[in-house]
Amino acid sequence: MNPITLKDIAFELNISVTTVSKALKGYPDVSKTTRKAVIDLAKKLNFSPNSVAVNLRAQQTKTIGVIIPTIVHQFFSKIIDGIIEEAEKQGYLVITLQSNENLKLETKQLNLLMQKRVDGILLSLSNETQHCEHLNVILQNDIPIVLFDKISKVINCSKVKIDDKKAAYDAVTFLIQKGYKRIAHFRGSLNPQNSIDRFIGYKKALIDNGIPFDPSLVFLCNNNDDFNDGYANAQKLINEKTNVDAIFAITDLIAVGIIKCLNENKVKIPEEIAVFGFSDWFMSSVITPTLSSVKQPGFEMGRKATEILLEEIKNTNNNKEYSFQDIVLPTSLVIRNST
Amino acid sequence: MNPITLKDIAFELNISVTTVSKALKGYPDVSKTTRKAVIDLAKKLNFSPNSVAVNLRAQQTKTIGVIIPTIVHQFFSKIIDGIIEEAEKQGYLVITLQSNENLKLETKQLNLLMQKRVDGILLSLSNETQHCEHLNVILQNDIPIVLFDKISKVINCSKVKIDDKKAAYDAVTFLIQKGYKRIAHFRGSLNPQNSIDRFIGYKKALIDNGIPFDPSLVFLCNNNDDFNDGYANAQKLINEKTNVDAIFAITDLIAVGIIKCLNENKVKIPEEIAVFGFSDWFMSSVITPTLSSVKQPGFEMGRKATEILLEEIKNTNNNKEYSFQDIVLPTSLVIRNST
DNA sequence: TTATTTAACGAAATCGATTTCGAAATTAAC
DNA sequence: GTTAATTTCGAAATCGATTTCGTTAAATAA
Repeated sequence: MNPITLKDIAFELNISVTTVSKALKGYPDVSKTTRKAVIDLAKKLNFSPNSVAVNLRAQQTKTIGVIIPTIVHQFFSKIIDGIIEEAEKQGYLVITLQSNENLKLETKQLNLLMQKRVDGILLSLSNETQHCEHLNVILQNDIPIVLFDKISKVINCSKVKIDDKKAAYDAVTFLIQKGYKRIAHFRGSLNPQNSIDRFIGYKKALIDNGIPFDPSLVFLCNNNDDFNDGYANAQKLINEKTNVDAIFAITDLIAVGIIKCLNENKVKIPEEIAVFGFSDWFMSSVITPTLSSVKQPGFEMGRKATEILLEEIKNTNNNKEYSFQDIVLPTSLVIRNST
Repeated sequence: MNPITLKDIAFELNISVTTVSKALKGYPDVSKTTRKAVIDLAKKLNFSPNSVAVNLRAQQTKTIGVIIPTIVHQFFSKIIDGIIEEAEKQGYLVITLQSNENLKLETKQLNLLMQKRVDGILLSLSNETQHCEHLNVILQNDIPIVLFDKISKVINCSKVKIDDKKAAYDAVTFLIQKGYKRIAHFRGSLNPQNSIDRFIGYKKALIDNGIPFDPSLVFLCNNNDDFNDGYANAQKLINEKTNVDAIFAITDLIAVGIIKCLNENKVKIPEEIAVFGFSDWFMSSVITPTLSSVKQPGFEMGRKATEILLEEIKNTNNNKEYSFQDIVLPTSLVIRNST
């Protein structure tokens, strides 16, 4: 038995499809008697309107698309959590795609979502993404798009992010106030904005506190979320005997790699070298020593980005003018035993 | 400018919509000249068929739905990763929803997906779910459904899972062979099948090796993935002075809670008490001591479940008969320093 | 030259729900 | 008793792509 349609109900009650539709949608020009008959039968048959047909008519899909670099990542999965919750609350469903930090794939996924006619798109750029020409198609087609976390300044759209510069600045300032003087930075890949901003924040904190910036204390981790990258660079740092007394890492995963390496080399944390992470993953609260980190509001970021996107979708439908929003969510320092 | 339609192209070339559609779909009754004109213009205008209209006509959405208890969970996010990859490879998109381990919400999400007319559903049951009446609607409407990980035996549909009994049996047998004799089990909530099966595997391994089962060594963790539950129960265990020399935990999160507690109480791992986890989360490889665990193939589970689902979707479309599959994916033991 | 293919196109129906517009039928007003 | 207002309903168009079926014109066969 195929799904029930208006036609089935109309046939059963010997009335027109029009009247059935009107009865269900509460139009006033339906008599109480027919209305009741329709509603009762619809309930009995467990009728629910074919959303594909509704979507075609209404020219909207009540669906939004999300593209993130990778879903197996605590921060991003928290964001997805927030997105799904807010979207569902407003009657939207969420299609999730991954870019695997790959521009070509990101472009492909964007096109997929466009073809699927999603009502709006949430996007966190891949690390590989430098230009944003692939977003022009979306903007030209008037599909609202909101960037979150890994944003680009050159695109004219709403954004939800944290202040990476300030967060890094705060973390490094904390280290300095604790008395650490030779603070290394394990930075992320050169391209993405948050890598850059955290690096700038690190540098500024040093200079503002009268500590000269030493480029030899900056270690490059090509993959921002690769434990091994942190581990290998930590080994390099130890071998170089740089007299470093603290490390500010671009992410918790890098920081955990560092801790692992220091532990194995019997370097005492935080007595000999302190470590500061970024993102406050759960694991940071259980490793030894527990890791100080910058807390980022993942769930709230997803929720807020969705809220803005849905607002823009509604405005687009009503042909209303709206101005793009630039939301900066607060971060905080979580101090644990590694500092 | 609204999206390009067949009508636009037809108007521009002064031909019928029919011919445009045929030209693009490679029908033979279109002259080479018109075909080229249509294809060229379509490319120029960046035409892509309105998928909502196509879906309405084809009576399918090329979309599948997934319901998991929670997405902020390393194992489930790996599963989602596998699902998205396999689905996309076959031209399907994925809508993800969460049940928050709540039967009522699970039911709601199932209905949402039905109303959205997804072509099939992947489901991992919530811990609260005991009966499966809420799945009847899906089965009655001939929507293929595949259960994965947290399955129920009473539903007649394909399933992809691991052999929890065997995995637990293997882990506990390993502990016994290592010489541990008083092995406690931190079990999960009473309801879900995997909780039960892991408990049974634990018990069977003891008995098969001539160790009497002692109910007082079974500790109940109401939330299978709550670190604090592991921590609190470990404290209880220490206070009770049970002479336990090893603990088999239902999940890595519980195990990590145990380790944290033992560490704080200066109980040496594994000398005084060994700990064995389940799921092999990344964090298990970085805590101190590193945690032995059962490795579950999350990505492969998601991929395989999707593969089966899409096969069933195709068979349903062709009115073919098919028999449900029951896939058991292999697990393995990852031995680290906690045992 | 006439009959028969073949090539090339388009009208119309379909998928299912919605909504405008007009037409009956009934009631109220005068 | 006639006109005006109100109820109640349904035909038809719409959203956009697809596909069946029929039609015309040209090409080939007889």
